[in-house]
Amino acid sequence: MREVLLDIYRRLYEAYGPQNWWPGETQFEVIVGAILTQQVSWNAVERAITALKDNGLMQPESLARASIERIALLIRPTVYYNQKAKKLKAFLKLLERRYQGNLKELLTLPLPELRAELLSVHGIGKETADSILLYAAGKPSFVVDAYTRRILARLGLIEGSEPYEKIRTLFMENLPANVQLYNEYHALLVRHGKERCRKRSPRCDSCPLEDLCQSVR
DNA sequence: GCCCAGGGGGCTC
DNA sequence: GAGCCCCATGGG
Repeated sequence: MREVLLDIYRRLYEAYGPQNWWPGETQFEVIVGAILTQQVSWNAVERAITALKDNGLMQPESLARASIERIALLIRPTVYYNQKAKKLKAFLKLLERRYQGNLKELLTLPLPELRAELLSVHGIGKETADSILLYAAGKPSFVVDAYTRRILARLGLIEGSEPYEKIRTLFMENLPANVQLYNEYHALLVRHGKERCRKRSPRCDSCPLEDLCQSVR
């Protein structure tokens, strides 16, 4: 399995090059983006992030003072805007109550402690927690998303419906705990998924993983 | 008009 | 755990 996972990584890297993730200027912006991108295209998230910035709300202090209604209005392109406004507030509440608003203090916790702390927040599930761990805190926590499942399933490496933790463990037990590798690997899977391995319209012509794929259409 | 996009919570069994 | 529903915009 180790060699297969590394082979996939090399092929994707060769095909697409470095992805320079996560798109975001600050750690806080990465966290906000991780919550807003749940089940939504990144294009919509970008508009919401721009709106928050234009209104001076891309800092924990100012966002904590804004009303849920105002936040919801600004992040409307991200679909579940009322839910996500609450989720942002839930994270800010944790930050304020347990870390006095000190984001650095939270993000420098050891990986297992930080993951548990993030998972305790309403609206932060496993994928969002791992995205924050990897891309905001710089810790080697592999991120599993819908593209990861679909691509690995089409390669015949997994069934597809396995629990999140099982797939995360598959990567983490077979790859070195390297932040840059995890960063690039997940970003490449998303790039490949968006561009070549979508749900309805897989473009299998000259796909970098073509000869590994079990479900060529 | 339909499908789907870088999920998560809450509920039932 | 597995299997449902809910959330509720915008682009292809």
